[in-house]
Amino acid sequence: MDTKEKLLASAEASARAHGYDGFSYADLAADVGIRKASIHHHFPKKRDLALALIERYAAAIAVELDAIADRVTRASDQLRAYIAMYRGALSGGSTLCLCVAFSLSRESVADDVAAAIDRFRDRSVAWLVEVFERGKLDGSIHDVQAPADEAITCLALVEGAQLAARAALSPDRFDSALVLMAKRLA
Amino acid sequence: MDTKEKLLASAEASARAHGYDGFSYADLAADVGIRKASIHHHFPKKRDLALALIERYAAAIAVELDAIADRVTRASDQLRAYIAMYRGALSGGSTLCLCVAFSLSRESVADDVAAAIDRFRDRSVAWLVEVFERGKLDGSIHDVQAPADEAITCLALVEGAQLAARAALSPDRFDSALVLMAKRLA
DNA sequence: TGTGACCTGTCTACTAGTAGGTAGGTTGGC
DNA sequence: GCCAACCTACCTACTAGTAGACAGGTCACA
Repeated sequence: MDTKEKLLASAEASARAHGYDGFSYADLAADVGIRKASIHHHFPKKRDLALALIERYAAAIAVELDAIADRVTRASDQLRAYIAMYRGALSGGSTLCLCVAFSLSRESVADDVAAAIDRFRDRSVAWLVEVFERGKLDGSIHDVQAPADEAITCLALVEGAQLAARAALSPDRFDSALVLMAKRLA
Repeated sequence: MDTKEKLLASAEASARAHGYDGFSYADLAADVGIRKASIHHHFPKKRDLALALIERYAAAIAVELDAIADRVTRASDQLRAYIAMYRGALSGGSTLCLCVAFSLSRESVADDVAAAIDRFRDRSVAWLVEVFERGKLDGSIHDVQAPADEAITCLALVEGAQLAARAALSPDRFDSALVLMAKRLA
């Protein structure tokens, strides 16, 4: 793992725990083991780091979504895996998914970073629309309304559930908020 | 409006737009028209201000929830009013409800502030449980499952919807995320 | 009716610490 | 020779918070 990758990994962990404003070049430097000024060699401005972060994150999720589609075929299983992915991102209630963390810091992040977050959200919704469409056809998800509405609702729900879990520092809250959704999955 | 009240109002606006870490005594001083040091006379530490803020907020919402219960009697109408309240807090997508804003800054806020947020959430859920119970009985809310699950899901949904609206700086996202819920209301 | 003690609210001027960022120099490998 | 990667040393701007002074009002007591 080269320095750049180490920086990204450290920054992602901090950003998910403290938000965009909650980590500093000084923190990263201490964590990675180089001097603060050296980070500017890899990421001249903080927004460069943030952009790399969100793009790396989006790419990782895209890979994960593909993996889910490969691993299981039923729509209900895919949605279950999607929810488990968000659940896993909590790590005990202390971290959020990067998209949620950056959305909260909306005013601090640069426009291109915000645009990258929007694109990520759109892709997530598109993936979910497909899942709900198939769930409606194969009957593995109960009571499916318009897939487009279901997808947007589902994304808001998992993100809201992350928030609730974080506020209480307990992943149980995430599960509670998703009980009803889980019951719809055959 | 005395100075203390002006400070709270200004701080609330900033906190909802920028989060707990996103406003400073300097900002407040400029906004209210007194010197930075004078704020410390009213709120010695920032956590004192934060605590006053969340308690003022919780009290205001409690009043609003009572007003809703007085104004309309059908469970569906009450839930509609509840959702409208969260929708209204967006003010064009630039602000969040204080509870969401502070939840994101969880690591920065003091323990007593976090505890106050927890209490606020519990009270919101309790209010919603009652609404779903009555909605199940009078049939004004369709397909009501266990009211406790419905309430927690509903809170996560409106908070997640706020987040989505904020990320896109557009309140339309809030409405989209709540289309399915709205359709359940008679 | 003074007068001294005290309180509230505000001020100027300051502290120590941290933020992101920069200038310019030193390595070491291709 | 060149360049990526790193360094030391610094900058400006900002953070919460403190010290101490100064008004103006209130209140008790002689």
